[in-house]
Amino acid sequence: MPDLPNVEAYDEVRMRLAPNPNGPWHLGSARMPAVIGTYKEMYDGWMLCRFDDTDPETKRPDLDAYDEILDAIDYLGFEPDEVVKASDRVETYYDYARDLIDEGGAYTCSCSGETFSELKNDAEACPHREKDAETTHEEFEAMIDGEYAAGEMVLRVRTDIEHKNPALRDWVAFRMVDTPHPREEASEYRCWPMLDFQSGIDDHLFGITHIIRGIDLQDSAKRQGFVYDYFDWEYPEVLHWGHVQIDAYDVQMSTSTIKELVDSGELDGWDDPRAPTVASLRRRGIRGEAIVAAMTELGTSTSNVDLAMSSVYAKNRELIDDESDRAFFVRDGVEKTVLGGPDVGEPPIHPDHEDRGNRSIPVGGAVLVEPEDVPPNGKRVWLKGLGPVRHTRDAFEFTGEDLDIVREEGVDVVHWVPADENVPLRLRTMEGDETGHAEPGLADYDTDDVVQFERIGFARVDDHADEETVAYFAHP
RNA sequence: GCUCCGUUGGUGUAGUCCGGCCAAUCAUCUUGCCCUCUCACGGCAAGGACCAGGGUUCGAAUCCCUGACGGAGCACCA
Repeated sequence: MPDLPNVEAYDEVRMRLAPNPNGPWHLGSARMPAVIGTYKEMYDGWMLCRFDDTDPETKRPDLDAYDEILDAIDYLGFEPDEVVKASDRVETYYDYARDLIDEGGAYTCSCSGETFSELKNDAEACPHREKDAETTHEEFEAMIDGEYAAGEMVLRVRTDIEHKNPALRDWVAFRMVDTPHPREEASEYRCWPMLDFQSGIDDHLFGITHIIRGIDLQDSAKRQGFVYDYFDWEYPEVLHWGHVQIDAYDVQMSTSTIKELVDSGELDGWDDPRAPTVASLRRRGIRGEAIVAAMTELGTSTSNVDLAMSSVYAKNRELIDDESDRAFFVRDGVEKTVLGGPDVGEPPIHPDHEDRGNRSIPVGGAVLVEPEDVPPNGKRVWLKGLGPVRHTRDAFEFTGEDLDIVREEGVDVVHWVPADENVPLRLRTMEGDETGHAEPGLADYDTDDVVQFERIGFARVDDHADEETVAYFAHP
């Protein structure tokens, strides 16, 4: 990752994650802790996790999301030095608003949004702009006391009504919200700060030195700059990055879209393998580290980027290949009687580590192989770890030949499982479920263990139910 | 409409500030070969890019202008 700007000017690099707890994280959200957490490590800095939960209505917080997000950060391998919720800090925002009014930096306004918007677009002040501080104080206290309904009164920051960028003209700092906040502790507040005010105040109070945020907040620094000027504060260094899109997913990466699909049952949950979420990758056995590595490689450019899942897979494969045991899983098995040969197949647990020993798979007189692996009649195939067989009518006849037939005669090596003694398994993938049978030893793996199904790919063991074992496919 | 920002191979990225060492880095990807009782891992090789047009200059991916394309903001959302 590129160096952060102007690091020398600060004693310590202090950054913050500012998630909105309105749902579990999609993969795009993971970029924030991945990059900011990595910078924290690079500079031996400090990191705050601040839940920006100041909208009880439109972006209504989901009470479970607070912990789910902290859990996701932990899975990615980072730990915030401090965790706060903006909804616990409302009194602080009120205090700074009062100071701002004293400085002449804010006024209460009862224009409708529409009315004000028209005036603003013409660079014209509304009649409330010249209100004296005393009246503003009275009306702001009335806002705090909940004496107005939503839409009746706001507190605006007095910026520059003729600023050439209309986005910066006298923006709203506080508004009324009728809907109570879902958190018990914050449910009495009706006067809520807007993001630009809340975030601007907090960034200063927590001594944040470097802010990284999305291009959707490109104007925030300039907006907040007016408040910083009134208070004579220094604005932190700020970087903006573009949106991340991820190939390989049909589902749009947005909290609200995923929420709808989960609610309607089209997705089995936030960790459905088809969902572009942190929980989904986690259930598939993909390491948080792999996500972080792929995310940090994207850098922090302001243009929108496409993250290729193959990049995440490549990082993850690097992490797990050496330690993942090998196993056989036969999809849609075709049964073949085996005539002759050993009673037990003994493929290695890991081809690169003889010391880990071999698996022991009983043949039991018949095996299952995948339909595509059944050779034409009269042709041979090598059952991995067991030996060579010739397909004759409906049976596999053991031929006893040497391994050289694989090396020199191009006989294919295929995986197999006993027809009787095996583990029925459902492999959940992004393209849907695959059913089949795994070798008997798979029953001994615990939930969360990751194995490589030879010639198929890596998968995480999810659950051993009575009727079948469930595993989640990670990647080839 | 107003205001910002961006554009290097399929994807991401380095280089752009301080023009030449860039016929452009690294990773991923694709293909071929080698290794291999896996189509994994490993090894080798190949493929593929400076948005366009002008200008400045001995020399431009890098500087200037114009245009195209893409993105963002102008919310009592975050």
